[in-house]
Amino acid sequence: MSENQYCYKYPHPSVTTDCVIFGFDGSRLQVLLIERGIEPYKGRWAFPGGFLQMDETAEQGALRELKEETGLDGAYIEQFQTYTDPDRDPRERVITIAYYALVRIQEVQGGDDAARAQWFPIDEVPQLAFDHDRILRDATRKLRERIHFKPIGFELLPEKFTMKDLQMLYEAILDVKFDRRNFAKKMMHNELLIQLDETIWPTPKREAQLYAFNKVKYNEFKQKGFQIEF
Amino acid sequence: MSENQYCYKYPHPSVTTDCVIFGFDGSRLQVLLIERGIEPYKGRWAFPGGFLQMDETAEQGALRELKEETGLDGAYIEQFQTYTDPDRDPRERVITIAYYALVRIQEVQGGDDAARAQWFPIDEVPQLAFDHDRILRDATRKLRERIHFKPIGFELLPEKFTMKDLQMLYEAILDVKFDRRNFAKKMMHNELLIQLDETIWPTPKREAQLYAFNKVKYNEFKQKGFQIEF
DNA sequence: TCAAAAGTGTTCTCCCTACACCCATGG
DNA sequence: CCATGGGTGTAGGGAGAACACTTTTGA
Repeated sequence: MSENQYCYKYPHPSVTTDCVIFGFDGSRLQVLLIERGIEPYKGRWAFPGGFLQMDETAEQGALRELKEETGLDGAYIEQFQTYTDPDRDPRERVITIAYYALVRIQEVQGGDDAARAQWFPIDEVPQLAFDHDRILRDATRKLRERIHFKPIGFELLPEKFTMKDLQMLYEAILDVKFDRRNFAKKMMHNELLIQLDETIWPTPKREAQLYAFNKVKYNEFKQKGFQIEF
Repeated sequence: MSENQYCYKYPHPSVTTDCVIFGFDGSRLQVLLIERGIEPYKGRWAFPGGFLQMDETAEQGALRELKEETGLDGAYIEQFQTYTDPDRDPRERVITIAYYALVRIQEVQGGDDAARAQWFPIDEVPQLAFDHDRILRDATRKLRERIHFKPIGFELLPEKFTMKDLQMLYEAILDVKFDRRNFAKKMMHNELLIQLDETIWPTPKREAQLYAFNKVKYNEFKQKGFQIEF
C-alpha cells in the first residue's frame, strides 16, 4: 500500500492554524514566537501552529497547538483571517486559519517547544517565516480595531492591576499617549472597573490603588455590545 | 486508474468559499440567495459559493463564483470568517472561507444561475442550507462593526445619491433612526461627501440635493484609518 | 533636597442631541 | 387646501481635552 492513503477526486489544500500570541509585560506589547527547527525557513521565527485534524474545529486545533507549545489551557483566542496565497508555503499548497490569543505573560510556562519559544516586543520582531510578517501586521490591526468593542484588558492583565497598568496597556496597543486623569475618568465611567480596597507598591516611591474588572458588567457588554472611544 | 487520483499522507478537508451578497434597495438591506438544485438541502436557499481551485486565492475564488452566479465583476468583497465545524456538511468535511460582498442592486444582472437567484430583505430570509443561518448572522454583525471604520455606503449606493438615501442606508444597516438634520451635519463634517450642483426629484413632491463620495478623502481615510461615531 | 510616582478638580470647547417652521409640489 | 417631503438653525447638556500642585518615599 502506498503511504499516501487519503485520496480525492480533486486536489485538496492542506489546512493549518496559526496563532499570534499577544502578551503584555507591563509596558510593551509582546508576541510569542517559535524558532523553526526544520526547512523551509529553518532558523527563522514563526507563530506556533500546525495541521488541522479531521475531527476538530479550527478553534479546537488552535487551542490544542497553543497548549502543546506554551502550556496555556483555555486561552482567549479569536479568529481573524485566513491566508490562502497558493505560494505561501514552498512545499505544497497550505492555507492557514489565523487566530490571535491574548494571554497573561506570567502564566506562560512553556511546553514541549519551550526551549525554542521567546517573547519579542512587537516593534522588535525579526523577519519571520512564510507570510507571517503580514499575518502579524494584520493581527495587530485587528487587535486595535476590536479594542473599540471589547474590553481586551481582561485577558492581558492580571486579576488585580493599577490604573497605570491599564493605561500603559492601552497606550501600547494603540500607540498613543493619554492624560492620566482623563484616562481614569473615562475608564471609571462605564462601571467596568471595580476599585478594590487594596493597594500595592508598584515602585518604592508611592502606594497605588488596585482595580479589578467587573465581570458581570463585562458579560452584559458582550451581549449588548458596547463602544469605547479613543 | 482510480478516479481518486489526488492522494495525501494525511486526510485533507475540502475548501470552499461562500459569499454573503448585500445590496440596498433604497429602504432595506437585502441579501442575494440561490436555491439549491441538488442534495443535500435541495430546495433550500444558500449563499453562492464553490470549491477553491488550487491556483487561486480565496479572494479570487470568491470573485470568480460571484461573477459566475451574478454577473458581477470586481465587486467589493471582504473576508470575515472561516467555518470549520467537522459536521457542517453531511457529505464530507468541508471548511468554508466566508466573504461578504457589497454591491449595487441595480447592477446585478444574473449569471448562469439567475433563474434560481433571488433577493431577500435581511429580516425575511428563510431557513438556509448548511450553517448559512449562522453565517448570515455573523456577516451582518461584522458589517455593523466595520461601518464604524469604513464608509461602506461607497459600495452600496449609486454614484450620485441624496442625503436621505444615505441616511436610509445607515438606518437599515444599524437598525436605528437618526434625526435628519443631525445626520446630515455629521456626514458633512468629515468632508467625505461632495455636494453636487445637481438635483433630482426623488418624489414628485420636492427637489432633492445630490451628493457623491469624495474618493480622494476616502483613500486618505483608508490609509490613516478613521472612525464615524453612531 | 531632589527625583519619581500617584492622587486630585476645574475650565473650556466642541460635538451631539433635541426640537419646529417654512416652502414647493401634486393631488 | 392639504399632505408629503425636503430644507434650514439654535439652545442646552455632556463628555473629552488641557492643565498644576501636593504628597510620599528612596536615593
